[in-house]
Amino acid sequence: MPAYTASALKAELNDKGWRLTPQRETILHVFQNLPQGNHLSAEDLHYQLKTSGHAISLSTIYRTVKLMSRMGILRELELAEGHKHYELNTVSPHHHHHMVCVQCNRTTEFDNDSILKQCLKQIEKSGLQLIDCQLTIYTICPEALRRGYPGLPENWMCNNAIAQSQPPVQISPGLSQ
Amino acid sequence: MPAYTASALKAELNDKGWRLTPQRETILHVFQNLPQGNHLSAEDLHYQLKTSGHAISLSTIYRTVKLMSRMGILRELELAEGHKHYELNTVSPHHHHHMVCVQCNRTTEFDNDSILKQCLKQIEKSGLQLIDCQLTIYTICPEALRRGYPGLPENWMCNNAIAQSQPPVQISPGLSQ
DNA sequence: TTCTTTGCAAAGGTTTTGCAAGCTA
DNA sequence: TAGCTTGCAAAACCTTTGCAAAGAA
Repeated sequence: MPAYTASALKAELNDKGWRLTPQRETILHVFQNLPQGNHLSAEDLHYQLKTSGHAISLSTIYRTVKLMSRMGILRELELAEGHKHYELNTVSPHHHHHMVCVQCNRTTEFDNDSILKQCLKQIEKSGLQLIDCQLTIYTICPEALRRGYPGLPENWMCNNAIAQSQPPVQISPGLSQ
Repeated sequence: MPAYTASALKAELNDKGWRLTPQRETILHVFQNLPQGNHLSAEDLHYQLKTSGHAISLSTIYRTVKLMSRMGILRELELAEGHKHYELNTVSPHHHHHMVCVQCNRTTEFDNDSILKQCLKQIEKSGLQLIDCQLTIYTICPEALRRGYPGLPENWMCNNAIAQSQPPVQISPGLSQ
């Protein structure tokens, strides 16, 4: 059962003078049906929609995820891969943080309630309103360290990376030439 | 007094078969003399060096900040402005986190020791090594909320933003057309 | 002397934008 | 019907890369 319905989206959009379109509804659905722990880039979303017969133009996708992030419906993740990823911004019980290997960019989620508590404390102190908080832990796979990171050959890749749950993403281009 | 000297940098570089160049030393100096709380983009750094008569090419700057980040000397910040910012990666006593207004991107630093503690706990649980941890709190200036964010005109800007310590950065392009 | 590093210019990848047509409220 | 939204193509933006010359060890 979706936490956030299309009609709630419509109400919220109309409230601002905006409109619910089939594209916006479709995009919301994709995120609601995304397995816990996944997050999509604009390109991922574009591809996934295209292959499922619901093609939406890339520009609309960019406009929509940006809009939904600003509305607080999506969460914009910067996971050091050179592009943003998006996921539903569920406050609880699925609020979580990320751990990223700086060598292979592999990402793992973790939960930690006390971080959210610290954020709320911090926010309260400033009299502001919390939209989201993201803790990113940068780490390095033990194997990469042992092999002499950061002096590794440019396309070397941890194969015993920090999580098996995510497919490996491309290694960021090396420093050497 | 710099926490990290040029000769320490040289030693560490040479250890990997790399070299200390005037450009690398100059860039280290800029970061060491940066007032606490500031962080520079590659472009900022390029401009600052150029105007102070130490011009270094943009590509060298990109290569250097990336190298130094991987070495753990700099900290790479993703503050939702569409490009990365860098600052010295001092572990203590200046380890800190950031609070960003999603409307105007103005950024404030804050300290919170318990966050670092939670990271260490998390890392230990996974048997990995901590390189850095960054908590980013996304918030919204009260004024922007009052005015109807996220439905604000595209170049509206909080003027009573969350911090005075940072010059306002450009607002990210609006959603409307 | 060897091999890394630099600077330049060009390319690459992601994201944004102008505009005419389409569609929601 | 008014005006927001879409799709397309082009542009903008940040970052990376190939290559020859310069420079560190």
